[in-house]
Amino acid sequence: MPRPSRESYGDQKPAYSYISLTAMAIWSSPEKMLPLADIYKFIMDHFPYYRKNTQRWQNSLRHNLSFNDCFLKVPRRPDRPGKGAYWTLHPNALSMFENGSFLRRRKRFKLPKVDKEFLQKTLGSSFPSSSPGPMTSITPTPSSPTTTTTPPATHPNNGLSMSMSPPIPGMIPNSAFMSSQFSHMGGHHQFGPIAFGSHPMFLNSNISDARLLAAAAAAGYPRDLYGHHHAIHHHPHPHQHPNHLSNGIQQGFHSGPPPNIVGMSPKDLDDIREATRAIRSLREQSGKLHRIKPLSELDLSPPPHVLVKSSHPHLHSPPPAVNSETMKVAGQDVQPREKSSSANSLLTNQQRGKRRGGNSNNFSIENLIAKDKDSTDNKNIKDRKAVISGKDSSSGSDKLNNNHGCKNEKSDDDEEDEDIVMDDDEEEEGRVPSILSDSMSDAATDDRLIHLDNLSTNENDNESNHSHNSSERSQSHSPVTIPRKNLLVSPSPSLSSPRNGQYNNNGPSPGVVAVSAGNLLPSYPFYAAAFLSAQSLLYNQQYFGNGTGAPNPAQHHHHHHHHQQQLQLAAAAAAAAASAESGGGGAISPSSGHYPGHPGLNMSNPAAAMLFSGKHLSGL
DNA sequence: TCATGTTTAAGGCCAG
DNA sequence: CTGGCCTTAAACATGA
Ligand SMILES: [Mg+2]
Repeated sequence: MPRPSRESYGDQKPAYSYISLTAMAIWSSPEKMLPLADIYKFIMDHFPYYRKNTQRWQNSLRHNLSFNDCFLKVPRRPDRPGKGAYWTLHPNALSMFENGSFLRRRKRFKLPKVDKEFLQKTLGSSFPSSSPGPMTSITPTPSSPTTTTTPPATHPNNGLSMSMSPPIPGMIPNSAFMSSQFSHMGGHHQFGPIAFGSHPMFLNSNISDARLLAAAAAAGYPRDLYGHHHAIHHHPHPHQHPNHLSNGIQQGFHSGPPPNIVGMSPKDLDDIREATRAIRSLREQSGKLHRIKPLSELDLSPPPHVLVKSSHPHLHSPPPAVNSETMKVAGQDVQPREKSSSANSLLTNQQRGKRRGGNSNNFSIENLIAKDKDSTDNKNIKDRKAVISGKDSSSGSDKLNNNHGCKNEKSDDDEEDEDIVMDDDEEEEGRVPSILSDSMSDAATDDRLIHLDNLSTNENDNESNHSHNSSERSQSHSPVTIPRKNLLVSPSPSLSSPRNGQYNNNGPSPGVVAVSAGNLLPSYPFYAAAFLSAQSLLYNQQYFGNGTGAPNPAQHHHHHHHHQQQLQLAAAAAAAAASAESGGGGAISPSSGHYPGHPGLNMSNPAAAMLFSGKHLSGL
């Protein structure tokens, strides 16, 4: 059995919360998304502790996936049938790991005034600019050749404003150092007649991609894709009619030539390609803004996905026993759950804040884990004794307060709007801690990409309402709440849940979370990005696109309906991804390791991978 | 029946 | 003491 070593926790319970473990697994995967079973596997492979009592922790893990908004479910690509869906991280959740460690969530940091002033000066007036601001300068994406990226607004239906928002330029001011909590400042949904351009969600983002993609998907693109035939997944629902789904969204069927594998006509494909080009240029530009470090500073350790596969060197022999917890764990108990496992438990918030890692050059999970372990070891030892000796204290995992869970991101964040994501301090490796350390632009860029707005559909959304005693805090300002459940559902006043803030009057619902295209990092999996942004747009349109500016009445659909929509979106996203893969700009080719938009960049080269991944991935 | 998801409850800790 | 977080337990639902 594995024994604890610098690199591993052996049988001891690792100091990571389920959220951390899951994020690690997801983020270290090649596509930044994994099916449930693979998440399990990752955890078990890396942490022997979890090879036991699987039912127990897996149940918890599943709970976390569903419950926390930072985890998003992305349906499988039609061309890759399989068991469940893929799970990925909400783009905004990435910032939680900025400090390079999954150990604990950074504590809430308030932007020190000093920094604030600095920002003011540096960014000038634009800093707090609440309004959408300039963004005017359009920078036609270079990459898109003649075929201009500004596609003809051809798309049917969407009353989407066709103006392409500038890729990067104008955005900096606004969200540069602002966390998502600020982004809403620009205003509230004033959707006019479907003027998505004005929707806060797209305030600073380049919606061209999502717009087209979503338009395509919403229009019922791959229309007959899943109907009876189609090998893909069968789908025996005789009753379901493939075409019945577009709820009100225009059915832009292009009947024409036989659908290709993805069920699209040539025209459809052209449109998708167009969208793809836009997406590509967006990504390229985003990528350029990333801080590029000299190779010399990079570590050549293999990329995560490689490591993951490797055997686990560090698991070896037995441990020091101890584990009082182990024993306890075995005995299931309900309440006083096992003992703490330690590790976690022993960190104080302070320590948590200290995690560092910044852009560590160690682009490997093993290294990360080792680092984290080091940081907590000492402490644990001591505490462990205490624990053993008598008290138990921690529960389950104890104290990890990590919380990356963006559950309903609300309250916490705001509080004052001043918090931003930075870590407090400390740096090891001499690096300056916060994002401020990097060049302004970098930081700005990164931050922007990560944070941007979440769509906060007005505070009236589901959850907030029922504030009950406790939850009342939902803030007045900072409407940055991501609707827990999809926008289709109405906020019926149900009142259930109390203390856990677990409300949900939506009934069984497909957790659709708003995701702004602008939040999708260049390194974000293309397919997932396409799907999420399209889905978000689609729901948004369904909810607000009535021209009145007011939300549409809730629509409750049979879950089958939702399922069909998912399939459509998945197909559209897959088509875009496929196009991107072949045309350039999008996903990394699994086979060649090349990133289409970056010819010279071969992702199989760890340094390249690191480079391209950008600092947000520094952790992993 | 098993795997995958969703949710509601409830107990423990910790910072404030 | 309390609100926010993290775990666990469990009831349920759905599809393979
Ligand atoms: Mg979720």
